[in-house]
Amino acid sequence: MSGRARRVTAADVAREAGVSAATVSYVVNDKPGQTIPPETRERVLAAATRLGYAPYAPARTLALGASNLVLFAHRAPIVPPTYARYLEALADGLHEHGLDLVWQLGYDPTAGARHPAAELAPAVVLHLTEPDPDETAYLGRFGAPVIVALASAPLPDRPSALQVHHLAERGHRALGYASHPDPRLAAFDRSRYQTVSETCASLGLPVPPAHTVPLSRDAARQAVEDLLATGVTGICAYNDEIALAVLAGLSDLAVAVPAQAAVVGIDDHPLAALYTPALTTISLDDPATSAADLVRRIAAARTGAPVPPPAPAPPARLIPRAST
Amino acid sequence: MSGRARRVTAADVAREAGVSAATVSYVVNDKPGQTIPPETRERVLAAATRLGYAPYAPARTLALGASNLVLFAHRAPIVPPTYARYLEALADGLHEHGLDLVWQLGYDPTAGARHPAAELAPAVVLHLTEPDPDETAYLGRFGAPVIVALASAPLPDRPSALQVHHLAERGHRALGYASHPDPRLAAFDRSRYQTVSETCASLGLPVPPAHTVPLSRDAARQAVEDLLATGVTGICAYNDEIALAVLAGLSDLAVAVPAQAAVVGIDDHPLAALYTPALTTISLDDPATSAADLVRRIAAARTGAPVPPPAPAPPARLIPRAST
DNA sequence: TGGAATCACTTAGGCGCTTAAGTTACGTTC
DNA sequence: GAACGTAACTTAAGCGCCTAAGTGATTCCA
Repeated sequence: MSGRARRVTAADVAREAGVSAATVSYVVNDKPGQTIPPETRERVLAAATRLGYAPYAPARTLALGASNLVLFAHRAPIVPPTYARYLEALADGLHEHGLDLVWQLGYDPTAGARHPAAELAPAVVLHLTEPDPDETAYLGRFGAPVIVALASAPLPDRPSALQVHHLAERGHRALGYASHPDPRLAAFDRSRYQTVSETCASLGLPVPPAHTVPLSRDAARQAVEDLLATGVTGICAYNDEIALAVLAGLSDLAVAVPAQAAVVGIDDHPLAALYTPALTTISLDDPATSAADLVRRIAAARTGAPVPPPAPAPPARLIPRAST
Repeated sequence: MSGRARRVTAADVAREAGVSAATVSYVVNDKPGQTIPPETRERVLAAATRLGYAPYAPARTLALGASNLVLFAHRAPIVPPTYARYLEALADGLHEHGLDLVWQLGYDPTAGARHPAAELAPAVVLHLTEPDPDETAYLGRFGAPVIVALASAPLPDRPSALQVHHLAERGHRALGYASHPDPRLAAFDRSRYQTVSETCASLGLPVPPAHTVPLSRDAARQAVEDLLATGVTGICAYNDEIALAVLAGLSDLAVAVPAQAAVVGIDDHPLAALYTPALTTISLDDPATSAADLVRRIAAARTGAPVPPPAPAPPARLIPRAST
């Protein structure tokens, strides 16, 4: 397949089938209101397959004024497996509306004006969280409605609050917080720490110290040692990955879990259940349900209607296991 | 931002700046060979910013005959974190060539002809492995050169072969293989098992039994029990995730690791080092290096030149840890 | 049996952008 | 001062697709 090959156009198919390009378009798109005898239809379709015709999307988009793309705008090239299930359900749901979900890798909202990402001309832009000013400007350039995927749950339902309540019930009074090292997650991290703090305050517990816990084993041990030095016995981690780093640190420090120290994660990461000791964690909304809700909102947004508000998120759920 | 807003076109900018649309195009694209006095240039640029103009990609693509998109065609919506680093490096490298990396989520090569994915009109399609017939047909519809990302290493360098050699050196003679349950990975899985088999044969070891190991803790215990019942003491896992499931199973069966059974993964998954016992694994090529090589090939392919062969992959590396 | 309705198409823009090929107005050159 | 070159633009065609508005044939109904 040389790059030189001229693309097969509707005109080629038309010539091959002995009709006009308009007829090809009508047949290919199953245009309602057009009367096309089955015989002609067959002839066109056969010619199309014979030539390997596929409509050229940019031309189609130009003519129609809108593409069928939904752009998932997310900076980090990796999401927790929880989101993977979510994205999968989302993609399937969107397909039923003739939409196609696409993830732009490695985008940088601070890059210059002539950003190649504009290439996408999406119908709808999806952002995980409320975008900050930089990102708002960037996403605005697409000229498509921006939908924020994550509903923010009311405070008492927040996963981090559940962590605190659970540890408190287990008798821990001195809690600590383990932060994620990736700066791209800083906004999420701060918000979770704040929830932990506020919940501690509401229960009359001391202000929880926070430490960044790197994902390398040695560095994690050091960070955990520092955290324990503050007298902490219950640790709320940013998510399951960080919680596992904490567990590794505790193991290397020969601290008994959960007897001497307890750890709670967030995400219900599949690997977290496989650890020894298995990690207690908080499971967020069911991916399939929230994906369905998002599909509904996206489909509505595409019609130009105002984006409907998200359905209230189901409450987060505690999954108690051996680490607490 | 209502969906009704008419898009700002080059003609609008032209009117605002008192020039023709052609001039706008020349200015915006910095067309060489055009003499445009700085004053006019400023005027056009100012008008463009004032109106919030951004060229409409589909029209541009249509006129130029090519987009700047590189489509990452991969069915599963999740890749190991190793690939995440790879994709990140890849996206950055492509940006320097004015290309944009995009991952189409939830694509299904067996779906009907009118697949919305055609919407992308990529310049180059990237596939992890040699596509099977279904996929070849599907990818061909894009009319773009298909590049296979992964170089197939010569047999003795393959990661699975390293697993076998390592376990054999540690004195294990009865080896087993732990398969991944996801059918979308079946092709990879078979190929790894075959390498394990062949390497065992070349070392005079018995044919290794294979068992699928689910990622849920209970099911994993059962699968590991079955595997051990065959007399196996060394286990090669499809990847680190599966290896961790095996470790969980061994822990629940109270089998001492590495004294009674040893496990080796593949991928150098960051979480695998955090497990207790830490997982021995095989690290694949350095993401940054192989990404750079791929960028080179993609850039070449876009010019229409034949796709250059991949640079030979650096050999996989054993990372010995506590599980063997 | 003639006018209307229907069938089975075709013609001809237009979507927004790029770019080869003009066009006009100045300076130069000899 | 006629011929020429260059600067600074503009005109117009074309990328491939969609679709409103035709256009001949048939068929239908009174």
